[in-house]
Amino acid sequence: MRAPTIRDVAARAGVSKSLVSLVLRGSGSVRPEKRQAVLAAVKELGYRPNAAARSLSERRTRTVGVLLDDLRNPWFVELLDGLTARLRDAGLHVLLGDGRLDERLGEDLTRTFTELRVDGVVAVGTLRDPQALRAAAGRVPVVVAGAREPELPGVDVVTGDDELGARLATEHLIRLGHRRIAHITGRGAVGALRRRGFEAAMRAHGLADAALVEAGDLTEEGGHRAAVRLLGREPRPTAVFAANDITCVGALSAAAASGLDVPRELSLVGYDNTCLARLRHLWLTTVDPSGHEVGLRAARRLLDRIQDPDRPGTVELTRPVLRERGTTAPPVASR
Amino acid sequence: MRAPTIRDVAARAGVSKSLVSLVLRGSGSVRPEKRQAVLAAVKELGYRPNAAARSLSERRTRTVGVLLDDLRNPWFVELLDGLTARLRDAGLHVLLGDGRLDERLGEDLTRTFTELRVDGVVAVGTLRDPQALRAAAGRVPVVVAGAREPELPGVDVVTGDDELGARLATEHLIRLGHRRIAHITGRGAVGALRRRGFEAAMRAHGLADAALVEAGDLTEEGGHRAAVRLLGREPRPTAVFAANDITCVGALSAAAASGLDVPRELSLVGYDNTCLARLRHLWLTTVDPSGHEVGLRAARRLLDRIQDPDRPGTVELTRPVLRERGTTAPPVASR
DNA sequence: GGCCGCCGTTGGAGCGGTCCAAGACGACGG
DNA sequence: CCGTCGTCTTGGACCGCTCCAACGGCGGCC
Repeated sequence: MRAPTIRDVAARAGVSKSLVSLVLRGSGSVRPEKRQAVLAAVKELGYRPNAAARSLSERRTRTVGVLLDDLRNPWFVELLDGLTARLRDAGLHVLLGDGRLDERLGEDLTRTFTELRVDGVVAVGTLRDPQALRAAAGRVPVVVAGAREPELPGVDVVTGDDELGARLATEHLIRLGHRRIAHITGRGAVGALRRRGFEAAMRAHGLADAALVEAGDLTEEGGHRAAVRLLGREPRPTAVFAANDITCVGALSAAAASGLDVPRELSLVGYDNTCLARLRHLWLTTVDPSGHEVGLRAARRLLDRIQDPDRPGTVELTRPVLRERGTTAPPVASR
Repeated sequence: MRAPTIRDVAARAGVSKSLVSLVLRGSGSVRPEKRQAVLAAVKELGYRPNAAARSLSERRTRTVGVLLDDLRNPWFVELLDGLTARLRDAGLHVLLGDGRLDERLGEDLTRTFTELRVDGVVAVGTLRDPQALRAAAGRVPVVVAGAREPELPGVDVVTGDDELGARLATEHLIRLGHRRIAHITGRGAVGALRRRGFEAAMRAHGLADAALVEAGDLTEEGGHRAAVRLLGREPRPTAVFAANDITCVGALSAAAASGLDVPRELSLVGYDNTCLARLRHLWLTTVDPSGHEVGLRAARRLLDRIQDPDRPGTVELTRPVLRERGTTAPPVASR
């Protein structure tokens, strides 16, 4: 029992397949009674157009591929929300792919996407293998969302202003009265920008000498270890700005292990405003990169680029917002 | 500049398109020098077969659709890992779809999948709208993973043994010396089974009268509120088994708000062994439904069903394992 | 030498849609 | 009464691939 085709519908409705095609694509110049007959036949047969046949003929798929770096790290959820909402409005389907699940780390996935002839690709987050994206960029519109790399000709970048976000976080701590402030770093271009924002804010307040930096790797484990090293320094910092929420949670557990009360004895700020930060039991003060907005704008950029593939690449930054929650307070001494 | 087709490759290599097709599909009966010529032409042109054309002709897509209920709740990550690993080995691609992102809650997505003519569908988790799945089940092999519903003819179900898992959790608490134990419920068939396991364990140890049940909704908020209600009872329970990790985290924050020390004054057990439970700062004792295993088996079931679509539906349960972490201990009194 | 069978290769018929040029048909003006 | 026009409708070419029947050439056998 094979799936019905457009010919089956045509036969059932007593019209030609061309007419069925016209009805299904909403042409106005079809006599109402024939339209009804076609729609009835579609319903009776449970007809669904074959996407492969359609896209073969139309030479477009009405589908965009979204390349995620890692499903486990949930910062991208908001972004995805905005992205898919806007793309769906434009009549495009979204296919999700997780680069990390693939052993060949994304290469295979961009390959799948190019074989599927998706109309566009959105790379979400910092990919492990930018090489694959480079290859795709020549063939299909590509937008990078929530990351700064790779910067390629003809590729748009939409992401939060990480340097500004880091400055907001650091200035929040300074305003509370902290002086000796540490930063646990991230990785890649985004990590560099957040660090730069931290250092700029410290310098601007004459605190360059009080700034500590410890290397992290965007994992809980890395955050924990970095925090342990920081808390062993003398004098120890009274506040830590971590490169992301997961790192911050690692620092939180290190503080607890040292018997320090957060936020009384140690203030912590994360980044990303993930669902982790919003858990009451963690309740992290964090920087919200307004992911929804990033997603919406990335979608718009992609749609523009599908219209006009030869536009030069752009970089668009959204304004992050500080979310004050429970992990920051004035330092003990200055109370 | 259009993407090269198989004819372009054939012309470049000086052979027919049929020969190119043979080479690409790994036929043995091609003379080596021609094979080399074809592969060279493929490389030079950067040729990628058009998936739409191929699947139209082959009448299969080598693609399965995975229907997720909600990307935000991360319990499915392990499952997905196992699932995709096995399907990829079988030469199948995986397309992810998030039912919740779609306003029409999954209906649209199964529709997309049927239009794409995916070779199979895996529904992961308890879907909001089982009706859509019912429609799909008639046309394409369907496997439900990590949920018990809907039970449909010709649909396989693979999931953890929730009743056993709940019993493991409850017996762990009883073994520690707890008597007055509460359960915060989940929803749907899975919720009912976890509750049943809890009640069965309590009854089996003569503690039916000491069992408390409070309604949750699988969210942090719901867990928090349910825990507040439980902690207000007199005498209050010394241990709580929550229907999932997120609920458990809600209960944890309620305990903290009441000034109760976990695990000294209140033991907590979650379910799912999500990344939340593994955060040092939460470090929840929880039930691990062995999601990886569930994913592997679901993949196997789907492959079987693609082979033989008319097999009767099966239900396969994996054995969950208790993960003892930091939120359980003997009750204060019995120390 | 002619016939057979095999190997390697090829042209062409689909797969199920879209799209376009052309056809059918009724109305209307001359 | 016939030509023309506009409205609806239709057949067929085409999208890029797979698959199958058939073909040329060649060595072996009678």
